Amino acid sequence: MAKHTGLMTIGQVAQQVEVASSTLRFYEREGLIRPTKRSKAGYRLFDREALEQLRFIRAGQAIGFALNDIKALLLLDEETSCKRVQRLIEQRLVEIDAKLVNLKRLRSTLNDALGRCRKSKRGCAVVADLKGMSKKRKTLYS
Amino acid sequence: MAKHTGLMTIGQVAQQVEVASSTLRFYEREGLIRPTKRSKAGYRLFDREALEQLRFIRAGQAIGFALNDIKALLLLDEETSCKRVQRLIEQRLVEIDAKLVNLKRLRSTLNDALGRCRKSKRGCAVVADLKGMSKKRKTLYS
DNA sequence: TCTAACCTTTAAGTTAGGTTTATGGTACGC
DNA sequence: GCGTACCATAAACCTAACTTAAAGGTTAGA
Ligand SMILES: [Zn+2]
Ligand SMILES: [Zn+2]
Ligand SMILES: [Zn+2]
Ligand SMILES: [Zn+2]
Repeated sequence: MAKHTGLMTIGQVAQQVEVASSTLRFYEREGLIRPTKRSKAGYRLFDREALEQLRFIRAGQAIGFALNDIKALLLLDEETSCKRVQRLIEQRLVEIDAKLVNLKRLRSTLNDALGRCRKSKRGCAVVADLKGMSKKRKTLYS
Repeated sequence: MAKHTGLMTIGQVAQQVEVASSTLRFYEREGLIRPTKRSKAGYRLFDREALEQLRFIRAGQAIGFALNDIKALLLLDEETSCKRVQRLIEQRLVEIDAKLVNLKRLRSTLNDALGRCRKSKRGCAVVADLKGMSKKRKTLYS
């Protein structure tokens, strides 16, 4: 189909960028892409630039931007918008650092718990702890 | 209300454990808690054990368990289930480590991008890169 | 010409962990 | 007896990024 125009159907595009056709329709609904034209039968037809745009989108996602951020980036002019890009990246960095702190704390808490769980001989010390230090603590003596 | 039975209404419990009443109803729907009884008018009435159970739930969440995991933990007997607890914790650790790896990679990618963005003098190098190295690269020469 | 593999649309479902809204009954102090 | 604060239910809504379903039209190949 459309061999001579160089245009591709949604499925062909989907295959090229390794994304589901439904995702492409979703991106269109969200205003991230737009087919060059429609065939007589209503099929979406994309040109090669759509591939680049989609790779841009996926690259943006890969480095952690939300689709909304990417939509903003797509509207930017390379010449005029470094400030905006920097602000976006800085925001993402702050979020990421916060997540890292939380995850690391979480990791060490869980790791401690695992250690206690492994050492506990009569009854699970972790469950016991969670169920409240405030109780009978039969796990400690007899 | 219920002063002599030692039972508390949902709002009192909510206040004690610092959680919204709607959350408690949600937990009940999800099978995580159950009121001791209902008042004649249909009000949920909880005893003090509910407070402990809720603190268990929040403690579990705080160390990164999903409500489903916590539900499983609640059904466990302290005496018989260390293996299960260990498996749960180990799974969580694997997930957390994977997330940490991703986040760290992401962080350094974004940080590099930020550096390039700051250094780029004519046009945003980051947007240019995302828009495809494969192109005219007018950002490099002239 | 048949059939499989495309494509179209609108609408609803998925994930987690709740919150909000609408509508109406209850409890308590004054 | 009233006002205010509390409680009940069912259902819808929230975020993010999609996926799936239902119902049907199109195209390519043998
Ligand atoms: Zn254990
Ligand atoms: Zn820049
Ligand atoms: Zn849910
Ligand atoms: Zn059909």
